[in-house]
Amino acid sequence: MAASGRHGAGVDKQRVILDAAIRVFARQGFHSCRVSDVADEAGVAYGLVYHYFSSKEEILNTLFTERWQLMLDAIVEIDSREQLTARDKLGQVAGFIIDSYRHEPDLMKVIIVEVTRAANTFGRHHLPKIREAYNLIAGIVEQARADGTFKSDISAEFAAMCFYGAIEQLLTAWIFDVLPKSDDDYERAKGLVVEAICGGLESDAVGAAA
Amino acid sequence: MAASGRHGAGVDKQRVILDAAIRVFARQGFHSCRVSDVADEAGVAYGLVYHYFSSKEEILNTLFTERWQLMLDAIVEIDSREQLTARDKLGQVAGFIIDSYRHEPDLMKVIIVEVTRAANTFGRHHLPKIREAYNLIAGIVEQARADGTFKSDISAEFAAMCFYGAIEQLLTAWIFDVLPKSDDDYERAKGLVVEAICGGLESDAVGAAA
Amino acid sequence: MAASGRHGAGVDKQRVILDAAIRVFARQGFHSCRVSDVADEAGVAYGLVYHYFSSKEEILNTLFTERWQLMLDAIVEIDSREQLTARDKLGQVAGFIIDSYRHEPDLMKVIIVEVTRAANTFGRHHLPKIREAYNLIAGIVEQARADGTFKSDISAEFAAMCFYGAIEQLLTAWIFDVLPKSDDDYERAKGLVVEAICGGLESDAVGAAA
Amino acid sequence: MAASGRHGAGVDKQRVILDAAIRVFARQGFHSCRVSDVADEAGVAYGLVYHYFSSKEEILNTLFTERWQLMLDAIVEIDSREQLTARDKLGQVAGFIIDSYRHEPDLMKVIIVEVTRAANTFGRHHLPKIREAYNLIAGIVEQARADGTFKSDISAEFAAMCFYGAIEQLLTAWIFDVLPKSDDDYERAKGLVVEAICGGLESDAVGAAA
DNA sequence: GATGAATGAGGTTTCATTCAT
DNA sequence: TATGAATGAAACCTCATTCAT
Repeated sequence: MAASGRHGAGVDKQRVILDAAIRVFARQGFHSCRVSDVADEAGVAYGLVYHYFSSKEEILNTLFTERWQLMLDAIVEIDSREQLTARDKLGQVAGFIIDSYRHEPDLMKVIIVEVTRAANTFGRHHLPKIREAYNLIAGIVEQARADGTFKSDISAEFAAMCFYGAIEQLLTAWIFDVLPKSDDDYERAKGLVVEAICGGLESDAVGAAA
Repeated sequence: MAASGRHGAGVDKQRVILDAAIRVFARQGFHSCRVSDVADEAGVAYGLVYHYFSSKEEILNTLFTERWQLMLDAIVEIDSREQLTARDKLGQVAGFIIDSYRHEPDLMKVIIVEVTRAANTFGRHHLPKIREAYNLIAGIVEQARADGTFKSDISAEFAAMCFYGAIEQLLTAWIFDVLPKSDDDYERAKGLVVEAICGGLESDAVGAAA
Repeated sequence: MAASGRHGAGVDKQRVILDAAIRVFARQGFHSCRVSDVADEAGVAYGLVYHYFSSKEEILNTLFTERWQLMLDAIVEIDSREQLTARDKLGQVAGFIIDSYRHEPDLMKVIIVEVTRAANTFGRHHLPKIREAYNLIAGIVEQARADGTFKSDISAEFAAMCFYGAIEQLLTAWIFDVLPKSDDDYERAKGLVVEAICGGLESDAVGAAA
Repeated sequence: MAASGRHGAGVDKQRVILDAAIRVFARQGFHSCRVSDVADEAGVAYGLVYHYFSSKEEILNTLFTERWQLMLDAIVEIDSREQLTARDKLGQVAGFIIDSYRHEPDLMKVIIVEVTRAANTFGRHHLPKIREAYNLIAGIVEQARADGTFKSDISAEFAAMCFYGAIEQLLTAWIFDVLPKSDDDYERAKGLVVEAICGGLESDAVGAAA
């Protein structure tokens, strides 16, 4: 029943370390911070970090894996709602990701900046997991191509890239203060990103004529 | 007539170092490589790197600045062709970037992976220059919104993010072998990315009906 | 009862490093030695030096500050003995400094050669602390000028320089084997330096006649 | 007739470099400056320094040797004036050294700070030359001891140390702005340093009584 | 004489990781 | 569990010196 450890009221030190790592990685960057910075932020001894994690990188891996799986599960769940159109499904996916950033901006910043956008270094290891997301999105598109609602000349994989790329860029823009981020901006963005990618930037008249 | 430097046949060592750095950074990543790796690859002595560059980071900065400016210039030039529609202009921009990757994949990999997608660390310093690109693209969109060809409910800045994000994700997918990259793929991508973003993923029937 | 640290028999590694540094600095000079020389001499790992000191210079600073303060305290104490004449006080000061050299020649060599006689570089930082010594000595002289035992045409500050300069030169001469250094030499020097500075080099007949 | 080189008006580059070195060594310290700093200050190319001097250290050696010999010659000359008393001779020596500092403070700063007060490192090499000065001064004292004007219980070598130490400390105090340095201060110092060392700090009444 | 590009050894410092208690 | 002292492998950068022109 208790959280963990042998005391009922014991704080879960592993969790404390992970949460501290989120703040430190977001603030200083994974490379530029020391393990001792994380330990200090967590208020635990230096060596305890190594009691729970085999390396600094494993902390990052844990943060990523934990969170990314939530997203994959969410996408799977969204995709399973049969009554939804592809556009609606993509809208839900966009909404989930944007809400994730709203509620845990530090964690999402770490995941995006240090993992998904850093595929060259650590990200490389997570590429398979990252691809799963691409594939799930592609799956949604594929169905829409099959039922004729999405253009067939744009492959599902290609479409998934455009969609995911747009969203990640959006988050990146928020992370680095390139776009405004009021509650309203977040809410509006959910609809607009889908409108932009599914409906296109061109106004309907033009689109229809083309 | 002479190439450069004080010898008629003299090679420009600074250029040699920069080109070596492109290969090394692309192969090992900026962080994971040592300055001596660059020197070795260039076939010059260790210290010569520091004769031309004040630090390892300055090499990266130089590579980025050089190349990014070419892109900014290209976008400005494309935008100045008055007879082109916004979709055509965006198509040219996408084409320029995709061709850049085709012809210099290592350099573009370095720029994207180590700078634009790493805004947290080095990229931070280049954010203003990166933003210039966003703004130029937004400028193209803005005109189309003004003349009614682009939807007015999607702001130009937001649209620019979607467009740029889609292209960068495309390149990232190529860089990490997530999407196929034959000559044909590159050529087709030029048109498709614009079709996806401007025309939307939805087939015209759906779009018109919406 | 325990020596220090967490083990009953534990050696204080910081002290071990400081003592090793004294020997290495004295032998090779601060500039010409490497941090690894100090670590080797102390029998500890390279990095442990940086666990206790932020830089090589901080080791020197610590050695100086520790020791110099002892001297300042001693001078203050000597000056407080009201029954002593100025000459006696200066004699005690000279005695303290000479004994310091006798008992810890390496440490005093380091302090003199690398700090007080190197005011241009590191010493600069310690100038205020060095000046304190000058001022304390000047204070002793000042009292003697006030009560008429010391000449009033020689300012206390000027006199302090002559006195301190003579002693430091004496130590320097010992350090570089310019003067002999038997136990007898040390003991005699204590009286002679005061005799030379307070009483003058000239024999009393001449002094009285002048 | 011309200074040097093949042009009548040719500047002596070696001299230019030496003079530049004086300024740079005085300003930055011998250790903390680079050979290129000297070349820049002299307005000559990097490599030219090595055309005239075999190493950075040789520049310092040259500066020291040149100047120190002038002093040795001066002391010899002063000592040869048979009509002078020991006190007068020492006064002339003090005057020569103090004037040297007045007229060429940078050069004297370099010699004192980087050579005579740094005997551990470079100075070591010049110790024999430095000792010559001690010995010449000791010679003056020795004569005075022989004729009874100087106390016999203070050895000439010991006395020379006190005298030289006092003067060098005086110069050091000026160098590091510990004592005031108006024209008046310099002039007065010439007499006072001799009065202090030869006559003693104690007022005549005390001295005579002792 | 004059230039400055080229060399490369070496030192300081950092920090992830281990381990004794 | 928990601590933090101890380890030691890198890596960046400096800069005296050389040398081709």
